Amino acid sequence: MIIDTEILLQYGALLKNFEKNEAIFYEDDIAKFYFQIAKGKVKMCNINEEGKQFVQGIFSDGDSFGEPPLLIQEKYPASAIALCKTSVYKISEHLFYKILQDYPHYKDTFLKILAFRCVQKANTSKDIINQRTDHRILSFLNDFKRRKGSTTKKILVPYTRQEIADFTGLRVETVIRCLLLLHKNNQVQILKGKVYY
Amino acid sequence: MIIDTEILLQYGALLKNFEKNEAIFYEDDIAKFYFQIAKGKVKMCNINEEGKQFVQGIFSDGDSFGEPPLLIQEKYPASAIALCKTSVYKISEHLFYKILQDYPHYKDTFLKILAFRCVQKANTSKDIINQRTDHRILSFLNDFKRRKGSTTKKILVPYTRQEIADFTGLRVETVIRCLLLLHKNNQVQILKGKVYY
DNA sequence: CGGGAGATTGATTCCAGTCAAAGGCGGTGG
DNA sequence: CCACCGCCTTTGACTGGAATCAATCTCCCG
Repeated sequence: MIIDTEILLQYGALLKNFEKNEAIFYEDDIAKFYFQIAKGKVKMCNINEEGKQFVQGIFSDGDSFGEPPLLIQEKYPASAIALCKTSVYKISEHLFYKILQDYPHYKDTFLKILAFRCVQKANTSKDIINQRTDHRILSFLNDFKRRKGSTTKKILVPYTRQEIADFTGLRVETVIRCLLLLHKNNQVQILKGKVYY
Repeated sequence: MIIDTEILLQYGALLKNFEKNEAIFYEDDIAKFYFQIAKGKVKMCNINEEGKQFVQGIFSDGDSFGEPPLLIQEKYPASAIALCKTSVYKISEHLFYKILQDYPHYKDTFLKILAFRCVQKANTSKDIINQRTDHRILSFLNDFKRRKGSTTKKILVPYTRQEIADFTGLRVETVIRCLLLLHKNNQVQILKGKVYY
């Protein structure tokens, strides 16, 4: 949890509920609120004219999202969509700044969060541009595994091929063919269609 | 200028000089210092096995760079290379934190800087993944123009085709052919090989 | 004038995207 | 228990566009 729930409520945050696939905000909206997930999952993603999707990130219980545009009065670079029933604390820009002022240690927290996002995004760009297809998928898998903390054993990857495609900016068929190669190459396991890494 | 020069020196910053093309740090180095440019230009870039380069960003007089990994004790996601003779203030992590502590308003500054970088990088990823080649180049040109502030008239783009290629993750020949199309299409001007946008 | 870096052009290759058609798998309801 | 349906996965054939390779060409500068 980034900002303490008590504090958020005390400063007037509202708890809003979203259904699966409901949008919390859209790309190009002007950022006016601070959001923090009480419970659920949210993806930030772009969808272009041809309907192709690119997932910038996934956020879960306790995470905040969409702060960067808020801090610089900018438009959202991506839309936020609930991945399941999700409840979110929402508080206006003005009150968010008031919290930062009254509890300055949160500034340190956000510095770290933003720093982490920058590094992560720099790595993503690098992987997407410079590497071959299999590298893209492998670095996605590595990211996932790192988030899980497990580094030793092969673990089940709980994503559909389509989802992996959305994360890596590739197409389903490409992901399938590439995973098959990686499997033959012993870099991933595939059992009954489930991917283990 | 991000942090006042007086303060940097007072806390023991050193002024280091770098020649054109000299590296200030390398990808995967652990971040141990805060850097701020006194005078010059620095690019942050990745170079992969095949020698293909990707430029993550360019920094000039007064800018700081490489802070995100410093703030979270991480490895640099890219190398920093001087683009010309450049002098840089360098100060250790520990002293940098001391400055932040003693002058907390700099935390606000860095929050904004990091937020800006996040938004910028999110937009870059989006453009690279979702858009066609000409969009990539156009959004690079737009970025450049926005940095310059000029929005009205066509201005000279001071980059070689190779540099544009490095920024957009494309190949020289692709950039050349695409610029030609954009020219025919009246989206850019080309005079004596110089690009105006 | 000569040399070199950058720009350009054409021919070819390669690989991800696209399209279309099956193939499995799980869940539901009769 | 089986039939059916919908979602995901898989496969094959084809396409298109960027990368690659290999020559020039141009312009600038000493």
